[in-house]
Amino acid sequence: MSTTEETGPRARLIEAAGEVFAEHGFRAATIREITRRAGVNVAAVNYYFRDKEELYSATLLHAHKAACTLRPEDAGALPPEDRLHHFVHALLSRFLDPRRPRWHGQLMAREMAEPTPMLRHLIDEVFRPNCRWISGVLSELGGGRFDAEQLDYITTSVLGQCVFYRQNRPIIQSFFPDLLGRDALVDRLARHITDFSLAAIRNLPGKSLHHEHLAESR
Amino acid sequence: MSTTEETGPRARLIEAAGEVFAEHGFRAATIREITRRAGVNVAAVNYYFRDKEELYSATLLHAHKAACTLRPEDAGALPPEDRLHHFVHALLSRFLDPRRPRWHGQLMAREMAEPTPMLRHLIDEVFRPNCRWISGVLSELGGGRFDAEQLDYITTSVLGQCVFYRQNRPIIQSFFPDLLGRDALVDRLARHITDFSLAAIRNLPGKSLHHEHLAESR
DNA sequence: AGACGTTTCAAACAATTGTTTTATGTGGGG
DNA sequence: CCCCACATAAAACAATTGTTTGAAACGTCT
Repeated sequence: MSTTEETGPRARLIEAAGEVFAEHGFRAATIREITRRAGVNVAAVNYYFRDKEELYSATLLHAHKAACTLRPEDAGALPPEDRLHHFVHALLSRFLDPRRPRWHGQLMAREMAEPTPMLRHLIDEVFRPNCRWISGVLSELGGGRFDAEQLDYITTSVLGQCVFYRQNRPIIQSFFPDLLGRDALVDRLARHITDFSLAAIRNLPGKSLHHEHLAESR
Repeated sequence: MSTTEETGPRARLIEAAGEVFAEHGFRAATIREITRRAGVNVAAVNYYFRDKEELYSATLLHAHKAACTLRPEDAGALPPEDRLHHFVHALLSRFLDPRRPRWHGQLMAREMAEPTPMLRHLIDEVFRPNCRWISGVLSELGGGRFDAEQLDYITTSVLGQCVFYRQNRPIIQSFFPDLLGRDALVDRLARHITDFSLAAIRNLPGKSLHHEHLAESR
C-alpha cells in the first residue's frame, strides 16, 4: 500500500471483476471467470468481500473514484462558451479516451438498462450535480430567454450528443467505420458538439412569447 | 390465427419472454420465469422453439416487426425540414409512446451494451438504411457544404438527441421529474430536437474554408 | 369407438452457479 | 520449537440453470 498502484489479490479482483461485469452483466458474470482472470482462488471473492454483490459495489465505486471532474476548477473566470466546451470534452474523454479502461463506460451503460440499487447513489452523488451545473451554463448562454421546460430539452440535447458515444459503440463502429479511429477524436468531437450546440442555442427562439421584447426580460 | 391478435402458447411465450429478457438480460432471464408468466409448462419453450436462444431471436424479431417505418412514404414531395421532423418524431414515438410495450426499447438498449449475434442482423436490415437516409436529409439541409467527416458528426448529434430518451430513463426520471409526464411529450420533444438541429445546421460553418462566402452557397 | 398425430405436463437430468467447509501453507513472537 | 493468526487452495455443498424424457390429455379423422 505504499504507492497508488495496488497489486494485491483484492485489487486484482476488482480489476478483473470490472472487465467481466462489463462484458456479461452482474448475474451472467461468473465468479469463477473473475477469479481465473485475477489469478486467484474461487474462494478469494468470499474472503475479501462478503459475497458477489459486495464485489460488484466495490467495483462500481472504484470505477467512479477514478473519474475526473467534469467542471473546470477556475469555472468562474471562464466565459460560458468555454465552460461548455470543457464539460463536453471531459465527458467525451471518459467514454472515448483509449487510455481509460473501457469497462467503466460499459458498466454504466448496463446500469442504465438494468438499474441496481447502487445506481441511485451514483445519480445523487455525481450525475445530478454535474447536470445541474451544465444546465446553469446553458441557461447563461441563452441569456435568460429559456423557460424551465425549454432548458430541460436543451440540456438533454447536449447530454444526448455526448453519451451517445458511450452507449452505442456497435452502431457507430458499423455506420461510421473510420469515425472512432480518427486521431485526436475527442478533441474534434468536443469541438463539433460544442459548436453545434452553441449554434443551435444562439438561433433558437426563446420562450414563445411570440416575437416581441426579447431583451428586456432581465 | 384468424385475427391479428395471437393468443396461443407460442405468442404468449414471446410476449412474456420480451418482458423478462428486457428486465434481466439474456442469460439472467430464466426459462422458468418466462413460462410462469406465460402460464405454460417449462418444456413449452423447447417444444415451440429449439432452445432459449431461438426464443430470444424470435422475441427480438417480433419487437421489430411491430416497429413502424421511420421515413414518410411520400418522402420525395416533402421539404427536407419536414422529412427530418418526421424522422425524429417517429423515432421518439418508438421510445416514449406509452401505447407501445416498453420492453422493445429496453431490449435494444441491452443489445447495445452486450451485443448478441442477432444485433448485426438488425443493424444491417433496419438501422443502417435509416441512418443512411437521415444522413442524406441532413446533407441536403446543409446545402452540400458539409464534408463526410462533418456529416458523420452531425448525424450522430441528431441520433444522439433521440436515443438518449431510450437509454437513460433512470437519469431522466431523476433529473427532470416532470419531463416524461408531460402530455403530448413526443410532439413537443420532436419539435424541439428538430428546431435545435435545424438552428445548429443553418449556423454551423461549413468545411473550414475559414470564414468568407457563407451566403452564396445557396 | 378406436387409432393417431399433436400438445401439455410432471419428473428427472447433467451442468453450472455462489458459497462454505476443510485442509494446507506461511511467518513471526512466546 | 511450537503455536497461532492469517492467507491460500481444493473439494464439497445446496440451489438453480437449460434441456430431455416419457407418459397423460386432447382433438380429429375413419
